[in-house]
Amino acid sequence: MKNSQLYKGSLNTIIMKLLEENGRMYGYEITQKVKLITAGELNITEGALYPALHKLEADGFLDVEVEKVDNRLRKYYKLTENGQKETVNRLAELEEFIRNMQNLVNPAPKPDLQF
Amino acid sequence: MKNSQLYKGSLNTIIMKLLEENGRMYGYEITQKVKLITAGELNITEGALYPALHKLEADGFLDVEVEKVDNRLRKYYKLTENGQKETVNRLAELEEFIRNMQNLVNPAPKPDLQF
DNA sequence: ATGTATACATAATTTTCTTATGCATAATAG
DNA sequence: CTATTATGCATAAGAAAATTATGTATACAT
Repeated sequence: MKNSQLYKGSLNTIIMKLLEENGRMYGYEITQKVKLITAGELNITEGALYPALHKLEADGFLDVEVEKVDNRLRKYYKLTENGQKETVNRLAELEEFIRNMQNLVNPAPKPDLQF
Repeated sequence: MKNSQLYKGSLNTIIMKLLEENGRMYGYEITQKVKLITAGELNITEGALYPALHKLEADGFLDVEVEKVDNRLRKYYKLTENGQKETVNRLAELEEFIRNMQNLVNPAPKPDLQF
């Protein structure tokens, strides 16, 4: 993840959003998609990604299907019904988060008391 | 911080931005300001805040001045010269981060191939 | 042959936060 | 008048989420 620690805590939401959008994806595909969308800014490391996927699966938010493509293993993940519901919540939280951070960076101008 | 872990990693940037904007602030004041700006959404806990302030000071980004107001102790923090430079970088990173997250949540629509 | 890309995985460590305390003064509510 | 809330600082134990460093394996390009 480059050098910015701001992305900490957002990985699960990113994964779930991408799966909501694309139906099903495998791990490596997710890393490449994120790299593309963020213009190379965000590089998800395997050490973060795979444990995150396993945990989301263990929590019942993801289902997995193993396939062999070109003699290489792929684990396709997709949202469960429960995962879809959870994704809605997480995306709402993310939008709230972004709004709050924008208010912090770019605070509403103080009312102009000059009159 | 409520229940959302999205704020992980953003505390230092928040502190530095507020100090840049307000000149100098003390810890408790920072928690109240953040609560206000985020409409109660983000409650910075003391267990997170004070260690963060101490670390920023140790890193040479903050200076501290102790004052007694109403017989109560206050530690006013302000950005050092180095801290001001660092704040510029961190805010740029934050804006980049927000842009990237928005691109993930709200991806550019696929070109309409219907013609 | 060597490196890069694809594809998964885990272990050790670090960073960052939560939760739980602790101390102390001032103001408010019962 | 006493208990709670607000103000103000601090730290320690533990959890959560990441980084860094490995490890395995196939395919392709130099």
